[in-house]
Amino acid sequence: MNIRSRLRDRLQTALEGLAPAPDAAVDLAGLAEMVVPSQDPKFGDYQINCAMPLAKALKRPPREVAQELVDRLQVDDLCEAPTIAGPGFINLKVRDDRLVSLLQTAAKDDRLGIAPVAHRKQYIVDYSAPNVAKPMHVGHIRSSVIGDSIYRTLKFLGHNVVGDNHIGDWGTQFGMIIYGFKHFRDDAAYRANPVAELSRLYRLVNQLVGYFEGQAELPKLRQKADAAKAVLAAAQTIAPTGDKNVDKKNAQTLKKAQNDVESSAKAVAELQEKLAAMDADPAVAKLIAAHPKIGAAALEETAKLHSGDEENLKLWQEFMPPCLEALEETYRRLHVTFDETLGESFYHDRLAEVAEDFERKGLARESDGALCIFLPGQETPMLIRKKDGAFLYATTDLATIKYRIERWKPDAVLYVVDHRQSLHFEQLFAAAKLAGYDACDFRHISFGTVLGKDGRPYKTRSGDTVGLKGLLDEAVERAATIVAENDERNPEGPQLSAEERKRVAETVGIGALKYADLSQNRTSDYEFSYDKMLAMNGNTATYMQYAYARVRSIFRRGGVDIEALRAKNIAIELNTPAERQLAVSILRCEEALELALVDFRPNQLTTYLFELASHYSTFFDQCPVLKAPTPELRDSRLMLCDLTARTIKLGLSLLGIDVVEQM
RNA sequence: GCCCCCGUAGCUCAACUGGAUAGAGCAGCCGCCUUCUAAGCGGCAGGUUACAGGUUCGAUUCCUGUCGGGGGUACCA
Repeated sequence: MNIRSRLRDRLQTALEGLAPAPDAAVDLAGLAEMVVPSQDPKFGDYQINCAMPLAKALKRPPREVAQELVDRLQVDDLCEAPTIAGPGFINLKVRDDRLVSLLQTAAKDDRLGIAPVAHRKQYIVDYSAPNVAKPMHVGHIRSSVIGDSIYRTLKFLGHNVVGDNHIGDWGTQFGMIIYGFKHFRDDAAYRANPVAELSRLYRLVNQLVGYFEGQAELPKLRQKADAAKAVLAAAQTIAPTGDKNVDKKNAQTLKKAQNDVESSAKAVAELQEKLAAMDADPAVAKLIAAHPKIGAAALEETAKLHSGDEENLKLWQEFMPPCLEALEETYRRLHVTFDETLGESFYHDRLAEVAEDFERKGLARESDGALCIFLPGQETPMLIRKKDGAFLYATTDLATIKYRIERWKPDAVLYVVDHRQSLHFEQLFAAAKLAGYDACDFRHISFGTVLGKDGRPYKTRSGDTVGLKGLLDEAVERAATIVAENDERNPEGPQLSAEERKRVAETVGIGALKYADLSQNRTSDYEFSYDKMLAMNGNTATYMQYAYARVRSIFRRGGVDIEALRAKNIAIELNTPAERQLAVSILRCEEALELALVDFRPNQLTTYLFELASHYSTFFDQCPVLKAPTPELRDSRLMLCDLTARTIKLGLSLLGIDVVEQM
């Protein structure tokens, strides 16, 4: 049961009785939300913060309002007598006998007493969305892992959820692969491992296309660099005027000009270096000479595919199954699942209709030959058809919205996509609204970039993006080392077989990787580090898995019959701060899940689990379980252990992370 | 140019959306294994929340400005 929400209900009732004048701008529902866990145990378990803002609205002294609220608040069945502190904080301490009865209820319930929501909604969660032709890389972890966790949490709380992987299986990258397949393929390699060969072909063609694009770009960059130099030279001739404001402006201009010169020179140098490196490689240079029009040719292959060219379509159909299987393999390893995998190709024959529909309704018009949706307050329009007649990803996204609304009638669609696409989604949602899809709550669940130690997007030493598979292997390998070391160190000698160690390493390694991502506030960029990820302490999956394994160890050693224990109405004793703290922590799980969904931030859940595991560690240290002074206390503590383990297991499962019995 | 995001302890990050003394982990220092897993526990130290104003009982959070960083911005996704 959710103590916090129950307290909110009680507060709501108390607030209604204290109704202000009807014209006063008081948001009762908002005030009733202001029940939060106390920061400091000395203030009790929960605090109510709404007396101060309410006092302002009522133009009365805050402590007086607090007192009146306390008088009206019916909580004596849940809490000890409320107290008022400071400017008007109302502090609440949950009665120990209530904690005990709630724990007993949780013990007997396979959902730990967490009820499904009263009003279930239909959600669609759009996450992962890799490009089929390109191998998944570090950038795909966040979307996959965050989306999967949101999906699991919504579902656990009783909502209807569709997890949809909107894969990129129809874009320009397929033109590149087809071109590569037609000109550069290694048949033996393709037969042996089609995905690896296709991936090689993609990288090769992409590299060659990049060469020519770079060549075209270079003069422009040089021009920009020259222009920057000219601006700088001009700025340097400006003499001080004596006017403070003017001089400050001039100094600013100068600094900016210096920066521009520096960055544009760097861009030129980097590009030159890249092109020179390719020129210097005889094999590459030969291909460059032989395929001068590769960029246009690759686009042509894409266009042919889209217009139903038999040969290209056949190739596409041949390529897709192994590509999809490769994705599946990664998802299996990550424990990420979907209900649907409806990629771009699924929508391709609906695009023309969508574009025409917008045009017919007067929501889109042609501009410079392209069909555009002009949006209120937006400088740049959203293009839904190119001047060559081809469609864009905005078109696909609109078609996807139409399809989803018609098929699932969702209350909300969540797009778990990185923050760089925020403008796109702003436009997309505005366009959807124009089209009349305004009953649905579209949300861009954006997230930051994964950075390397240098603060730049995470890359290998050679500058390539890091493949996801290698990342997983590395995490598991490092976990294996730690698992082995730890097992060897055991005073009673190693406990795990080679097979068990391997399984533990997989669970710990993958868990660490996912947790590192989920424990971060999703909106911020974060620095990727194996060392931090697999740290043996701190807010990591390992720490929680360890806490879980320690509980299980107690049950193993004690030969405890868990089912019998759960069925008994154990009189849980909460006589030490460690035990009481742990009890309160266990009972906060539902609140944590609720909080994690307010803004769809799984890090709220990880924070909770860390607190729970910390409180357990303290308890574990201070309260002997198997050697408790009395049989009653032993049972009581076993109960707390079991509830802790189940809560950790549940919480981690909603993050998509497993536990191990021994580590 | 315009738009969006960010700046918190030496480092990596939190902070329940305006609440009490801004919290963790790492790194540093001091303690704790003949007792259920020391991948642990207890403690110390570390801060002008980039800067300057403003709003109010109260600001890391809201507003304005400044500095610094990142991202986006008409036919890629």
